[in-house]
Amino acid sequence: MRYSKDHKAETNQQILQEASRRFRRDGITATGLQPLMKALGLTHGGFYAHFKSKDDLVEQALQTAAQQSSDYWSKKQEEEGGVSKLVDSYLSAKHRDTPEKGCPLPTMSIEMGQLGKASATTDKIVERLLGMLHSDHADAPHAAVMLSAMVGALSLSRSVTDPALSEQLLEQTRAWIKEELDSK
Amino acid sequence: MRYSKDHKAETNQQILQEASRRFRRDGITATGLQPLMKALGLTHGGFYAHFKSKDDLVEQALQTAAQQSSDYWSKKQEEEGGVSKLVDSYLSAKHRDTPEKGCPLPTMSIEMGQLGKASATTDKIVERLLGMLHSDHADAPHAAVMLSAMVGALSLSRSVTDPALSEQLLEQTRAWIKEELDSK
DNA sequence: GGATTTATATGATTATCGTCATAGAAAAAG
DNA sequence: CTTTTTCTATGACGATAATCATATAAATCC
Repeated sequence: MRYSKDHKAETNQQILQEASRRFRRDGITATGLQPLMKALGLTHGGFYAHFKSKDDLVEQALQTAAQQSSDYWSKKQEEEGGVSKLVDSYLSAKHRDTPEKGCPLPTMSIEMGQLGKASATTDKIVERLLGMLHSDHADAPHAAVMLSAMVGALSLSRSVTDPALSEQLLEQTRAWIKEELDSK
Repeated sequence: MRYSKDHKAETNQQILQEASRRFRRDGITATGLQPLMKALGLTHGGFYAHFKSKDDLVEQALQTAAQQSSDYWSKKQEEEGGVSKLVDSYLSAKHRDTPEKGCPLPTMSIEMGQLGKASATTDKIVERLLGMLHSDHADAPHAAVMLSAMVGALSLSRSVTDPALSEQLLEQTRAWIKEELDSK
């Protein structure tokens, strides 16, 4: 053992963390294992001591991102006792501009669906968010609409070249959800 | 000339068509030029007689998809004199299950954004759809929300593994937009 | 302290990527 | 019929992909 006993678990965590960031920022297919390992000061060959394949890494990285997002959302909700602050942060310019730290739905999940590697973890994330939106808005069949609008607005705001249009998509979606939440 | 005079324009169209389908179904990065050309009975080398690079093809394929979608939407709108039928078809199981023939926003545009190759063509598609939703609903600041919800619901419905959840996302979004359109 | 265990590195394999220079072959032009 | 033009094919380029067998080196165990 060149490094101390729990060094492997630590390295494992670092790979997972960096992969989860790159998958969200650049896409899964566009992320190579070689550059990923190099970014951590490791060599590509060592990868298979940690994961049995790239697909294995992808699934675990999605779970990592899901867990971190879930923790973050819970914190936001508790801070204010409501879901309004969560919506604000989801539909913020900051979230739009830092996909690598954000929700994995508009990035990883959608690509995994395209690749025919859809994961049940995606269902879990969707259901978690639906639950949060529902709890604040118990009578509404609009939770699914709110979530769809959030994911769509964020995705589109990242795809469009006109900054004003990008802002408009976020802003109007934010405003509508607030309306809905207040009218309960 | 091994083939007749306008054969090149024809081949060009075929490449564009097949590329635009594959980019939407499998993703841009995951689509190779070699398999693409082979699927048309051509060899990979001939590609560069038609396009100056893959990026060039990507942009043109997006424009092709945009044009075809726009034509289709116009037809749907005229059929009924409204936008309701368009929403139904956008949020249908058929559209969900045949991304290669569908709207390029949830597939190509979003990946191009990820790759830092965002195109003004995306803005055009967004504005075209916003315009259509607006014309039916002139007083609403909700056009951007409707469009976001449509793109988000379709994307999520393709990513989720549970068929019931997938259907629910489409159905509830469909229902809400109908409500909004009727309440104008 | 010597033997064993194990985390990482080296380097190779095979495949596929985007790109391009060149060749061939047939239609059009003379 | 010969020349020229132009569409497509051949085959190679260097890069990079994912994967894995083997080597190295240091921490733990006896």
